[in-house]
Amino acid sequence: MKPGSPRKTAKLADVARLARVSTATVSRTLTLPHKVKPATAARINQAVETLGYVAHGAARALASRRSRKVGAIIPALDNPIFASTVHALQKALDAAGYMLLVASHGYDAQVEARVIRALVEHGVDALVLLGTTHRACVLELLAAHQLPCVLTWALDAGAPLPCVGFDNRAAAVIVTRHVLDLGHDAVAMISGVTAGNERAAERLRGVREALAERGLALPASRLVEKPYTLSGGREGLRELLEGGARPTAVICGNDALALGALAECLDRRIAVPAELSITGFDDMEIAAVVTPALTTVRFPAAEIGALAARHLLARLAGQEVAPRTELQVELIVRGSTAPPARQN
Amino acid sequence: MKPGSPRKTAKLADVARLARVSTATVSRTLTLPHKVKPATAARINQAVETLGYVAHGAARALASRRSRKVGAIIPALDNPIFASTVHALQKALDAAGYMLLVASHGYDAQVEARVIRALVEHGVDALVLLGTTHRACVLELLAAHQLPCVLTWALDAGAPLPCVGFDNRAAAVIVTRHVLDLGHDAVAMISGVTAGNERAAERLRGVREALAERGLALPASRLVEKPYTLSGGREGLRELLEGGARPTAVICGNDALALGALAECLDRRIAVPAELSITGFDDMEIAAVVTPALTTVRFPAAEIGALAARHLLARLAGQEVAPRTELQVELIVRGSTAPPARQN
DNA sequence: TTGTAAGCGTTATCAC
DNA sequence: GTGATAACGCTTACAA
Repeated sequence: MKPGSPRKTAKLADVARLARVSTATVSRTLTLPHKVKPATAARINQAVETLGYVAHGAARALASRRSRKVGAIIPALDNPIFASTVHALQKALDAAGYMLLVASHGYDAQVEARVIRALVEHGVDALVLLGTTHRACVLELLAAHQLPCVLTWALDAGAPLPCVGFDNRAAAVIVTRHVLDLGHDAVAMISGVTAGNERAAERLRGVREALAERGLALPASRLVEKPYTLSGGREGLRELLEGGARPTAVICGNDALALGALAECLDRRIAVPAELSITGFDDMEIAAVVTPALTTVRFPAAEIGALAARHLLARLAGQEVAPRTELQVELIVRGSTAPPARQN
Repeated sequence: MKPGSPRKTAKLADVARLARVSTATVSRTLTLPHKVKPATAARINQAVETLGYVAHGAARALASRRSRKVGAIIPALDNPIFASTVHALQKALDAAGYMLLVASHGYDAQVEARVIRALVEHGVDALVLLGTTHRACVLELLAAHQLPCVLTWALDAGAPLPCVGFDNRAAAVIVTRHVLDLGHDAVAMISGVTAGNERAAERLRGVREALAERGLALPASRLVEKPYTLSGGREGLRELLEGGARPTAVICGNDALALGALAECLDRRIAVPAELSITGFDDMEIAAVVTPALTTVRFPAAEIGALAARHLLARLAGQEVAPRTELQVELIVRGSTAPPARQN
């Protein structure tokens, strides 16, 4: 038991000695101040101060069986929309005295399972996951450890765990109806990769449903799946144009795809939205400002993080909480127009 | 010692009992497999499997005096450029079996000090900070705990700690020279808030230096400081235009400011870059695609994260490492042009 | 190669 | 209000 060097920092016993009390009293002073006589507490705080005492989290966690750490696992921390969720989550946890352990899985279920296991080993008190689809072994692990867990960016009524999110399918229906109401009937979609990404799949489903309401369909020639990148959007648009069934409106699975598609239009001197309407999801303010052409749906990314934190903190405090929190999305109409044929 | 319920999960002793070995052997099998006879290891792994044993990180950390956790504190997790650094950091740490504890301080030194203390209490093995300016108490704390620490987005030769970053001042010089070489002499800057943000201050300094090289200055009428937001950029541009000393080129402290300025130009029907050149820092790919008008400097955000991880992992492994890693920035010329007067 | 056992620094249950 | 003290679950000399 030695590796990390023989410790030069003060421990609880040192504080106790200096303050002429037992370690029990010091511990109380630090965690339940009201249960200690003010005079004693003052003496102890003084000792803590002069020794520069810093509690040992691991020892504390071992004895108290709670680490005051929450784990979060996200598809990709460098996706700004998720970064926004993580940021809000961290701030809320910090305000309550909890630390955040983060990890990413890169849309790989196997990596997710491995990382969740690591998070459990590292002793988190609760877990924040993203989406509803997780390996069975993950749920077993959480059950075995009785770990409070909340699913974010998810809203599955049949989910085995509490959710905080919004309805991706409904959001897609809103966007699609908007486009259809403008008079478009040649609608195409550049979707995110739906395999292993239920959010992308739900958005695609919503588009299909809204089209079906008007007796329209989304044939293979009007659908491409691309990774959520700018180049994905460019390629997607290229393929749609070359596919023969040239659309008057393109619905993109997220804003990176939409901006990529827009960039491709600029290169090809296709006027947006006059000649081609482009809409997206995951509204990023930055995209909005520079592309007045882009109608989008804004997702409550930060709220998801804040509410996930609130949910878990409440449960950790032994309170009852709603198992499902549905947030609303907002359609932001910017430049979308009727299709060229009907214009004027 | 009971709060977190009386534990239903298997512990090391359970595995040992089932495998008919001592806890020491199980521990070895889990951490130093090569020091155990294969047959024994197999039996133990079998027991681990059937019991669904998951190690208890806190106990492990207490006994071994190392937590396999690294802490990082960042100004704002929702700034995409920092999110990129954190993402790379997390991936590199994960690959080495370390977890990442993240926190943000919102550009508040006091919050930073508090959070770093919390990170230390939570038992991180090493720390990643951002920038070179930190409270004295922070350095004392790190010294007292002998915590390996690396400063990112920093490159101070006189820094008391190892750095991984690039030269913000030099980057600003590059951009400014580029603008001057195009023939501009009416140059203005929309800087980030320099108070408490050395990176913003260095960029401003670099602009001033490059101007001075050509005998130019940056009078108060040509400088505004705004927070790193789109609306900051809009306001900044507005103030510069209303200030009387109308510039032909505006250098913005980061891309959010640049895009905000650009958006304001769009609203005012000011042609960019024909009438007004705008340049920025912190190149975000997304901005590049939608604004072919914007010349920027790309920062190696992800590399910083990856190298910070490599640095700390090496030190944790007892290796010697370079105390200073300087990365290069890249000027990306997109749409900048000569000032209107000289255009022909 | 494996076992024994002494911690690691706290917390929480009792007594007092 | 405060003090002893037995855990908490694991690692690692050291012994065998």
